[in-house]
Amino acid sequence: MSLSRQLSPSRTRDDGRGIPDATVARLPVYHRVLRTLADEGVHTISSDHLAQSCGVSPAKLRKDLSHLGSYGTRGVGYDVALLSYHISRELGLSQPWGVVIVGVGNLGHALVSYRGFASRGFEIVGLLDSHPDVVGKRVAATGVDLIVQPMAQLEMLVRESGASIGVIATPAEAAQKVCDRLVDAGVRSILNFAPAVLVVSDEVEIRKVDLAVELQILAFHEQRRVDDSSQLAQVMNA
Amino acid sequence: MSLSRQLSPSRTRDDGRGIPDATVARLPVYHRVLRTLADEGVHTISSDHLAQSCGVSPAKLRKDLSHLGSYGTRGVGYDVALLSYHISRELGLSQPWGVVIVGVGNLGHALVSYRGFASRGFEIVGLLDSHPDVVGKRVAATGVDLIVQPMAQLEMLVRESGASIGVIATPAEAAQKVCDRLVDAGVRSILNFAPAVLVVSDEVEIRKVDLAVELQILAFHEQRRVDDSSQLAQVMNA
DNA sequence: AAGGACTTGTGCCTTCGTGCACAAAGTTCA
DNA sequence: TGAACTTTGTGCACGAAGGCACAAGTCCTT
Repeated sequence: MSLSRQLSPSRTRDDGRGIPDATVARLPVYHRVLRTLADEGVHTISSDHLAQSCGVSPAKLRKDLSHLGSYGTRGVGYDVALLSYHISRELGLSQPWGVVIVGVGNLGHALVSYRGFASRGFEIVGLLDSHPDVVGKRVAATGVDLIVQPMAQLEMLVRESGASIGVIATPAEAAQKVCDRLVDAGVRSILNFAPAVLVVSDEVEIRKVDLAVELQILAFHEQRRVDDSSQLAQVMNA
Repeated sequence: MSLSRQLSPSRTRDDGRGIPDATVARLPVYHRVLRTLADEGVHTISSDHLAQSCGVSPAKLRKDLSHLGSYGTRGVGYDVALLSYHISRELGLSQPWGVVIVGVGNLGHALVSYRGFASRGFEIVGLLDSHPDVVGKRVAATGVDLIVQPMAQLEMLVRESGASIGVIATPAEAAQKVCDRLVDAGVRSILNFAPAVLVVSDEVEIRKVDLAVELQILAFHEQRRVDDSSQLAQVMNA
């Protein structure tokens, strides 16, 4: 896509540097499980065993890991610490990322108090909200406490903190405007919790988490299930 | 997979009844956008326009909708109300689904106060927590208030309410045990927010939402971006 | 030192998802 | 009525992802 990727086919691992998206999406899981294993004192693990702990097939796990390089030992398995290090390095977890959260309602609070951030190199560097009742409040994050800033501070906050990731936890109506301001301020990675489709330029990456969507997917399969069993009952009564 | 699907190739739409997973995952978005359009008084919309509002390509949208049947009119477009109805019907949104939420911390609170549930046929029928400070508290949901029940009530609550979907918003350590109890009580669809890999039997469907995973995926691409630009700078200095 | 047991890394094949392009069908206007 | 224009539905081709199976490499035992 970008200019520089075309003119530099020189990266060491994974010839030409293309890790499939599906693999990238699983690496964080492998990483988390490996750290848990390390805490438990496990030093070496086979792909079969690790795959089971991660809920994937062994073949898929091995193929995923092969994209990072050859960090396993045939006949033995993977060194937990080594593999964990290389995954975190590949994911960019070895350097800290500044995160700005916009919208400090219930969800925003939940995000701030989520313990999985700091340990993975994410640092919340700013909280923003538009509601006067919330602005100025002190919120306990992991490590330091933060004070909710008014929306007018957005651009300055992003610029001064050098934040690179923006999280949108506002109502749907406000999401697009917040998104535009984040992008204008220089943010190129956005995690959107608002149930709205955001339009951005190609250079910005957006990931979306929608609670209602997940529930509706579950409902679809649940309905299929009850349809099936009622049909089955009909057949058996016939 | 299941017995009944094999013996009933008689469903009307989508010969043999197989809607691709990728399509199912997008239907909720189409549905939400269509309802917004209906509220704005739009009666008819073309696939091009709807696709743009949903952030997908027109071809993909049309193919997705074709799995439900032919509900568009050539030369005109889709009737917003009709299409919205058929999608909601396919997703099982026309009948109410009972939802039990386990873990009423910050995230649990955010879920309860989320307004997107009731309007899509999801009704929160129970809140559970293990912490004595939380049990017994009244939490304002959409419509009715709910009182947080102790974990011991789980089985009874699921059975009496007939809840079909369970949401796990507990710490990771408790997730597997909660999951097992939900399944034992008869729940077959689970939405898991805890950062843990849950093992269940094949007949149970689990969907997972992991905030840290999403951030790490963003970090990966963000890192690739800065790698590229620093390499580009090197090339330009040479 | 050699053979057997074990485990990784990968080539091949199948399946799934996406995009293009066009025929079929409907509408509007003269 | 008929011709020009619009839009859906879909056949086809291509690329991404997943799974199988095995060669290559490592350790252990005798």
